[in-house]
Formats: sequence, C-alpha cells, structure tokens
Amino acid sequence: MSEALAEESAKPEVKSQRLRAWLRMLKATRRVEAHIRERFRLEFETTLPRFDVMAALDRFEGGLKMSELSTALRVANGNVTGIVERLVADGAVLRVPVAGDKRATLVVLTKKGRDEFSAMAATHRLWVDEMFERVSPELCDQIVAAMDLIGASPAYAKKGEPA
Amino acid sequence: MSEALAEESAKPEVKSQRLRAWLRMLKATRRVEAHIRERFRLEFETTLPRFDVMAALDRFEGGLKMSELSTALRVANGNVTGIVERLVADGAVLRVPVAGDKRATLVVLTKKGRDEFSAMAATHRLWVDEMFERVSPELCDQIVAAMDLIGASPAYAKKGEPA
DNA sequence: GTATGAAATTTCATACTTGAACTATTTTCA
DNA sequence: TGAAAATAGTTCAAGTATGAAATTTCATAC
Repeated sequence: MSEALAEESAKPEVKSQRLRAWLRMLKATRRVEAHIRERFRLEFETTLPRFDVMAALDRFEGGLKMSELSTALRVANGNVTGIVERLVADGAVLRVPVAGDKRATLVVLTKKGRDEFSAMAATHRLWVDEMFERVSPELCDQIVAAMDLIGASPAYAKKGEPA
Repeated sequence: MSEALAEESAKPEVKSQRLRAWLRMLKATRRVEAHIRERFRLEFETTLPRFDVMAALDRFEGGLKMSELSTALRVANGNVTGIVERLVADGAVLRVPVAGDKRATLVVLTKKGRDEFSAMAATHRLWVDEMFERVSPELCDQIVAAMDLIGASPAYAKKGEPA
C-alpha cells in the first residue's frame, strides 16, 4: 500500500457520534451489498435489482403494478421499466393489462420466475446468515430497533412504505 | 393505495432474525442515502459519489492516486475515472503526474475544490445529525460496534481498507 | 359533453457502477 | 539482458439510477 493510504487519519477527524455511526453503517451496508451482488452474479447470473423486483412480486401473489413496484422498492419509476423489461425477456415475469384501466400494467411472476426466486431466496438467506454470523439474535433485535429510528421522521419518509 | 399493497404480509414472512436485521439496515441506509443525494442535488448541484471522492482527497492532503481512490472508496477503478473527469471539468480537482512512475496519476483537490468541500461537509453533517436526531450518542456507539461485526470476517473483507 | 387536471407509464439525458479487455509502464528474476 | 508477471489507468458494454418531459388514459367539475 502506498504512503498516502498508509498514514491514515492525517486529520483529527472530529466527527460527531452520529456522523460516525452513519459512515460505519454505510460502509457495512456496502460491504454486504457488494458481496451479495457478486455471488448473485457468479452463482445465478443475475443482479440485486432483479432479485429485489422478484422478491416484491413473490410477496404479492396477485402481482404489482409498475407504480406499486417503484413505490415498494423506492426507486424511480422509469427505472422499473428497464428491469422489468429484462425480466420479461428472461421469462421470469409477465405483463398483464389491468381490466378497467388501460394506463396500468400488472407485473406477475411466471412459474419459472417463482421457482427461480425460491431457489435464490433460500441461498440468499444463507449468504446473509453467513455475513451476520457474528451478530447474535439479540443484537439483531437491537439493530432492527435502531434502524427504525433513523431518518424515520415524517419529514423524510416517502409515502406508501410497505411495513 | 391499491389493493395489492394494502394487503401487506400476504405470506407468513418466516425470516431469520439476521435476514430481518439486514433488510431493515438496508432500508434505513437507502432512506438516508436518498435524502442526502437529493439535498446534494438541490443545494449544491452535485452528487454523492463526487462528494465521496472529494472527502477522500480532503483527508489526504497530498492527494491520492487513482488506484488509491478506488481502494479507499471501494469502487471499481474504471468508475473513478469518470467521476474524476467531471471533477476536473468543474475545476475541483487536478491531475498531477507522479514523478518516477509514468503509469500513475495523482489526484489533488484544488483550492476551489477544497473550499467547496468544506462548505458541503459542514452541511452534510447537519443533514446526518438531523436524520439521526432520534438516535442517542450511546446508541450510536452500539451501532458502530454492531456494524463492525457484519461481514467483517477475513473471507469477505477486501484488502486495503482504510480504518 | 367537454375542458381540465390527475394518474400510470414510458422515454430521455445524464450519471454512476461493475467487470472485463486493453494499453502502457514497471518490476522480477532466470 | 530480456521475457514474463505485476501494476496503473483507461476504455468498453451492459445494467442501474435519477429527475424531467412527454404520452395516454381516467376522473370530474362545469
């Protein structure tokens, strides 16, 4: 490693506790995400966003409208269009017109998509369990409680968050 | 809200505690990131990745090489190229050849970049404090400790992580 | 009945992100 | 020395992400 990175905290780093907590949380989240993304790519040739969409569709068996998907996943609506397009191309998902509203489309998992998702979800849980192996169940509860305190004031919460 | 989203937990949701903790953590992180990204865009017409690069450069006054930047930020090296390009175009950053190694480039904050960063960093901290207002300093410490337990086994850790 | 505005999606421009392929340089060591 | 391996960066293709503008359809007030 070069000199620049070696001399670490060149500055006093006077950070508030909250900023420090946020940065640590961000780093841990990215670490886990990177690991999971890589394994999805290597073992299932898929991506995290695709998995997220399939997970949402799996939860709601009747399917979700495009706008419901973007709300549930908290991503821009234009974004969902592309991801669903690729899932349709892969035969994992189907677009169904909504009776009575020609504007809307319902997105539904196909049998193939549902089966693929089941397999991926089970493995995904193993990956998470593995990365969280040093985190006790009690600490998990504490994390859950703590996370819910963060940025959760009405001012920040976007509407329509599924519990 | 439509029917699909209204009937929430259609499935039993038998999640392990660890999976639950991870999902909650991911959701909170995205909530905070989305908020910060939006404010960066509205108030400074910049982006989170640009800010991250500037933050790294601000910490190391001597500048960082491209590869050091990508290591410090844990992003692909090809990624840094584009972000630095735009920072150069904005006059926030300078590329300096490294004496004795014609392959490498040192990236350094300009005076303008450093000033801009100072202002942004101060405001950024306020945003974080705001979103973490319900999180006590003690809980912050607990979060820091917990985050360090996650995915931190040697198997997952990429090399060269700055402390 | 029709203007008018709201809602559901798509399209677009821009930016970020990754991993892989490629170029250029430096280092290693037989 | 000089070929092979390692290192530093850029370029590339594909995918993800955003917000804004445009399109089509729906709902409603008049």
